[in-house]
Amino acid sequence: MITKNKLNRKQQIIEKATQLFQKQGYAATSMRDLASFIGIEAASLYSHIKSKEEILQIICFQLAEDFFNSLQSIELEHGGADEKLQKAVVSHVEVLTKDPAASAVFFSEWRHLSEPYLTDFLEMRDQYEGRFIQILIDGNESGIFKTLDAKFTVLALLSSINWMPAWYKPGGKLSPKDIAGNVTDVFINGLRVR
Amino acid sequence: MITKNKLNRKQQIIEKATQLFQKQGYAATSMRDLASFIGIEAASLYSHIKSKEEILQIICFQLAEDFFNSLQSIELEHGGADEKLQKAVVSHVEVLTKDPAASAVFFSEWRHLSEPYLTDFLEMRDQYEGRFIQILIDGNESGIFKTLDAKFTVLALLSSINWMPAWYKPGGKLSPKDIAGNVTDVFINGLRVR
DNA sequence: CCTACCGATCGGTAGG
DNA sequence: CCTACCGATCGGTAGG
Repeated sequence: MITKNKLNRKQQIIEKATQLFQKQGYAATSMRDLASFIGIEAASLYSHIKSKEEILQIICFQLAEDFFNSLQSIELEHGGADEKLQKAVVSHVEVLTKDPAASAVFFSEWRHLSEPYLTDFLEMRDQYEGRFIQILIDGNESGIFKTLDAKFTVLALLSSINWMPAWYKPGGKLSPKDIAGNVTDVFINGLRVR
Repeated sequence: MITKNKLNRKQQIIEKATQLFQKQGYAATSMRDLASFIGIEAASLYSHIKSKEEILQIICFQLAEDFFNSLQSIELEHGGADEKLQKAVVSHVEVLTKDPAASAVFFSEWRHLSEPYLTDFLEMRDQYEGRFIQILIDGNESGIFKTLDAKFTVLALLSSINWMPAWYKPGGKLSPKDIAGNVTDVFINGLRVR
């Protein structure tokens, strides 16, 4: 079936592009690089995609959707802010580690999106961060946490996790749950022995 | 004096380049962009610098030196691992906030360095991280900390701080000391009230 | 999916 | 520091 092959090819283009964008950056990756990596001519790419930027858009917005979906289920659950934070981080890390290359592109190449995609992207990011901030504020109000600056703390928390795709190896000794466990334990309980 | 003007111009080129590299990325910034931003022709840049990459090298290695120097003094001091960590983070944040644009370039554009600079750069980074890891290990051995995985924790710690230049505004409400205080307090004592 | 090709732009040099 | 220019490469299109 032509349609199916086309879909597979498109998927393949996006996957290879993701790898190259991660390794070399979006701007430094040429369509000829990508094409030769796949084994076709550069011009042939345009039978499957509209433009170079469309590839970046697909990578970024697909992952944004994954992040949002992973939060959705948690927020309906009951439990203290510490539990909620723990679960939110686990979900976040699970999305992150499912496709580390795509995550790396997501976090460091989004600025090459043109308008209106760029604005949309930043709005989604703010919304997502806002949900984490709300968890910390709730924890503060219920007396579980002592956050001085919820936004600052969330940015520090997410940054420490989001850097992971840069070095995470899928076959490593740490599972997503281990990673999330380590990170949230440090953030919630701290390093100090008591 | 010709020499002095030349030095100033070179400094100006590096500063403007730093801004553009941060905003658009190294690969997406052309020498013509840079030149017109300064108010000269692209060809004239080459009276002051050898190549586009030389600018990146200067930015990256200058900052690497600053980071190393800032650690130097601390390691000689006495005090517990918690104190040492606190001080190391303050120094780190001070370097970071002294030139946020250069820091942002340092952390996200180094991969465009060619060999042998790339290898040198990564070795320096590993050494620097190694010193933080040693502080955590010392803290573990002296019973102050309970780090499960010192390397993992250091990467999380540094990542959470290093993301700052992306949003830090020099005139903001938080001073470098405040920032370092917030971060180390979270990492050492955790968010949980006790 | 290919060949052939487009206009634009790239980093950089020669020569003054 | 400029004008003039180089070869290479860019993203993308036409037409089959």
